[in-house]
Amino acid sequence: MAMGNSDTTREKLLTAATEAFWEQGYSNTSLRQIAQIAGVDVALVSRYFGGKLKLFEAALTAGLYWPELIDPDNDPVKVAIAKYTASSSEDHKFSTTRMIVMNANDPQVGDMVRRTLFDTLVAPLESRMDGKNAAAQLAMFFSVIIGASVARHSLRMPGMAEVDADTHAQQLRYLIDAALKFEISEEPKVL
Amino acid sequence: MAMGNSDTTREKLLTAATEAFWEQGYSNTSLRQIAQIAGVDVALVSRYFGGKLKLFEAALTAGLYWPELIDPDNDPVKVAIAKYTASSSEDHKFSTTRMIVMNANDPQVGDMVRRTLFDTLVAPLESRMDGKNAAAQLAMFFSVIIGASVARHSLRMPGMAEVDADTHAQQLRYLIDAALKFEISEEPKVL
DNA sequence: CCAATATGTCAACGTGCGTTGACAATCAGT
DNA sequence: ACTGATTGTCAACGCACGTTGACATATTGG
Repeated sequence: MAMGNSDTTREKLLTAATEAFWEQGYSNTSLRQIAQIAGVDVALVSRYFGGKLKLFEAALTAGLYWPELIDPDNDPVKVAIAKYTASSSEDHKFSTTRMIVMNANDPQVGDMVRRTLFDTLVAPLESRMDGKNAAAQLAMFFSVIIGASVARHSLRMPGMAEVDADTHAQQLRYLIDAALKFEISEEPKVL
Repeated sequence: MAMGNSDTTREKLLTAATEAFWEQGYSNTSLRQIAQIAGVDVALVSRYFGGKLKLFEAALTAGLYWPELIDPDNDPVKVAIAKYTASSSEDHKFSTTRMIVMNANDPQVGDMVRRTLFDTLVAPLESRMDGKNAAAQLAMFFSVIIGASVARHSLRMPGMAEVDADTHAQQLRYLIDAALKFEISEEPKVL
């Protein structure tokens, strides 16, 4: 029975949307462009997803779903590192950090991106780390990953952009090691 | 003699443009909004600056001009650190890193932002650092500053967003210290 | 086979955008 | 005071966007 929607068209739209949103951000991507990539009429976005916002939400939750992080057999931090270095090796395309940074400041989807990031990545990781500085270490870990991604891919800074993937991985692991060893000092203020 | 343009209107527009562009990015800021903040007609943007792109360029070069960095009496890295921590203490407003990250991925102004950042900040700093890892250390320094800014302000990550300015400065200096001590290993690969 | 439903096509809508040009008001120099 | 340049106001332009509804086509179930 022909029920509801066509999975293949939905899928084509979702793939095209993910690609476009990841590379250009929410505001700079038009539905007409997504439809053209998917080889489909613009109006079908509204039919299958209910609007641009819902389409973005679908692409976001699909792209941020990393079940390996919740698998109790894996070390979550190691998985996160592997995930990031693997995706960064294909340079610009489908870099999660790039997408997060681009859209976290968008007035229309910023809150959604922050909430989804927290629910699907930060919270699962945090619950499996220990020590009283776990939250700070995790934040600094993300901070390093994000900063390196922006510096290498978005800003193309000399010293980080032109080096090969192995060298960059070395820089990244050095900073990640430092971040995960951070201990807050008890008496920071010198009055 | 009434010559050329009105400096006060130009100034009002430039101030309003900087504020809006810094907080919302190039694409998400409309000239009508800027004109409203400045209390001025929209059409005057084209008259005084020649269009939206030129207005952004003016705001960009004005905002990124940090003469202390070139002053030979100052330690450039220390100045950069002080600059950043000072601006980040007023939270979101006028945070340079935030503005760079938001606009570096914009298809219309990304190249301009990258080039201006390099010419006015990266190149002057790089020329005054030494050691064979200077470029990498500088890139990692920027990477840390940017990552911390995004994690704290844009993503509001627990462990970094809710802490007070002193604690955050401590986290930042810890990572900056690590970045500036980075040395590449000669034989990274283990075949 | 036929009706119902799913799927795709197309044109139009309202909106907001950056930009332009005509026109009014203001001011400086002689 | 008159003249010319400067500064501000206003309406309109063409354009791209997201969204909608009417209509045509294809597919499925009884």
